[in-house]
Amino acid sequence: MKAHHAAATMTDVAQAAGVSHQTVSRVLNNHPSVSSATRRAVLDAITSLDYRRNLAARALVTGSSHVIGILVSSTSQSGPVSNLLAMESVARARGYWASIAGLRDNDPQEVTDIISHFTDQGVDGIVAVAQTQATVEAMLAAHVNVPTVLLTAATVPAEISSADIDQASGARKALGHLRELGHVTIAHISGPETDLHAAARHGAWLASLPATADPEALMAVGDWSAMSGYRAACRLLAGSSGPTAIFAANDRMAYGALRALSEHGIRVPYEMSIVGFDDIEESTCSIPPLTTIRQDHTQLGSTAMQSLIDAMRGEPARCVKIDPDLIVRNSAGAPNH
Amino acid sequence: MKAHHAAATMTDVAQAAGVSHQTVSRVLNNHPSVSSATRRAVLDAITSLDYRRNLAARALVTGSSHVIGILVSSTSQSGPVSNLLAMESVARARGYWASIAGLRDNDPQEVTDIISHFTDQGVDGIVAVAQTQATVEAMLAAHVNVPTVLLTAATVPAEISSADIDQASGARKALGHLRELGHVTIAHISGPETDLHAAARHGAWLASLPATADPEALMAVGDWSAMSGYRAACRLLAGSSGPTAIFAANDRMAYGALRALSEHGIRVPYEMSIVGFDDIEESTCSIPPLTTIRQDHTQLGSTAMQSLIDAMRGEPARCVKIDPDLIVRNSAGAPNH
DNA sequence: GACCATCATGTTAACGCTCACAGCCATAAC
DNA sequence: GTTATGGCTGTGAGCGTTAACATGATGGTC
Repeated sequence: MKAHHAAATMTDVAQAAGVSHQTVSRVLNNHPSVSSATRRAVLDAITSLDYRRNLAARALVTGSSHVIGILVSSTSQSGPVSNLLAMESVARARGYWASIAGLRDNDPQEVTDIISHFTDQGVDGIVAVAQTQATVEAMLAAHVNVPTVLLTAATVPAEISSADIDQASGARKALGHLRELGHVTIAHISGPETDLHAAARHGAWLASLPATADPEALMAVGDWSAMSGYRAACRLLAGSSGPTAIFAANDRMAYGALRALSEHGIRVPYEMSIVGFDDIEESTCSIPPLTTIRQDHTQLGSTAMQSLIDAMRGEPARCVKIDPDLIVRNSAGAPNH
Repeated sequence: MKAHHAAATMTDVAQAAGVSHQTVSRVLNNHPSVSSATRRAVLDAITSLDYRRNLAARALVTGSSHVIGILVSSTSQSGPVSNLLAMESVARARGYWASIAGLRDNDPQEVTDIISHFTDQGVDGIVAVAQTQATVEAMLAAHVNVPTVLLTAATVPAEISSADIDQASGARKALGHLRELGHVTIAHISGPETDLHAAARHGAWLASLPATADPEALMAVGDWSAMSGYRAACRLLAGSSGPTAIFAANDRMAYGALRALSEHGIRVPYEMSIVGFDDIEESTCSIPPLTTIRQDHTQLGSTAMQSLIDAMRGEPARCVKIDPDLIVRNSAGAPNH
């Protein structure tokens, strides 16, 4: 990696091109009234001096940095991550850069600190992935003076943009599929209670339950991990609720359930059907391949960033819900065949 | 989200505290020679005015922004992501903030552009995840005037820090485990050829092969995805090389192989053993649970960021190799039992 | 030919901060 | 009583850019 000389400044370029520094600034900012001859001279000087504009100086005087702050939760889940990269990609394609901060714990103070830093840094917009109600509330309470998009299942004031994958719709598709196959007693392995997505999926399951069913006996709570799904499935199997199908709140827990069933000698889908949620890459090759609900996190991230940039350009706030798709593979079939 | 008033400046704080702006600056920068009475007065003024330092102005005059640039490749792989979050976490704990950019394609120009931007932004250090030789070379060719850490399997000049998980060691552990179990003919499902990690794992496998074995017949190339592992395993099974074990270059492809074997009625580990690489979360609950090599990406990220911050403080460059662990589960056993 | 609009360019003043330097007041040393 | 020393504080300049205004040239209109 080669060393730099002292960086050239706008005045250096101006001198080299025989114009004033302001003309250089105009060229850089695509101001219309610059003659093409001058523009060319400036551009030449810029390349020959290897000039690069000082972003700090620009940010100081304009009060904006062309940076977008992205707040994510530091989970190991793959979804939020595809999100992140998709957002960064769209942002960069539109001329913005991404500053990120991950939420280590669910401390509202941490949210406030991060937002403050983003503000200090002069970000032009903020995207926050808010998986819990606590995070949403911390965001709403924070002093934010730039456009903001919340990636959350929670309902937010109309003046704030939000985007999310429609959890209830996805859960209904999963449950509808099982019901069409003939299942009546469907168990549920849910995610952690404070998670808004877990709550939405759980809610849809509860709503779909026949009046006679006992929700308590048909449900086990996990923490999104495969092992927690395994344990949840074992608990469900030990009970006497006798479900013919399981709706797992995510694919990982569905794998755990798959393993538990395999170890109990219960064949999927013949003696038990399973549907997951997420469609992570591995689900193409679980045994059997998993019927699931595809959440397109890349699309979500792109859409969210589009909303943010549009909001930064003055458009009104939007609330986007992306409808997830049912992906039919082999883990769900007619009951007891 | 509440609206801000015009932000207070250092001069406002100085006025409120009855001191000069320079004294305020000193308090903010923890300069020793400020009397405690003055310090307290300034601090009070700061809180009462809700003053926040303008980072752009500070960066303009100091030439550094307390930001670290992180360059990652936009893969859907989970590893790089845990990395990213771990790095950000360490950086923030040490008072730095993270700016990220994802590599969309393997265009060297993109690397150069991103590094230029980081430089323009006045980052104090750069971390780059370089999965291919092309990326490494683009990084080495770039004009970088701040400390840099490369997360790569490639060897880099001594003046540049690097960090990685020791791929050869991991692969040797996997292969050694199979050999100890009694396997002689071990097939390999490799990752994409341009990937440095894939190459290292493949190299270790090649080196461990008996002289009589035919590498061509014992190997199939995948692209890290589960489906590619499935297809690779099918190809291997169709051939006549008769391996008793498969070393998959990552866990996802191992899942694909697991599915292929299951569909061919070949029982794992009784008729075929499989070892993966990564230890992703799902591997606890594959059928059977996967024996694999654990790569601790979180540790890697933390270590890399530590190296960078130490380098920024003037310490010499380091080259860290983290030794991955063999995780024994149930997918590998003695041959044909 | 006088006038006004328009384009192209230059001049000056911020933006909010840190750095280098200068000044002041104590206390200690002779 | 003078001089040195060191702790605390203030003054002024300047970082590189954009914004606002001023200026000079050009061209069309009456």
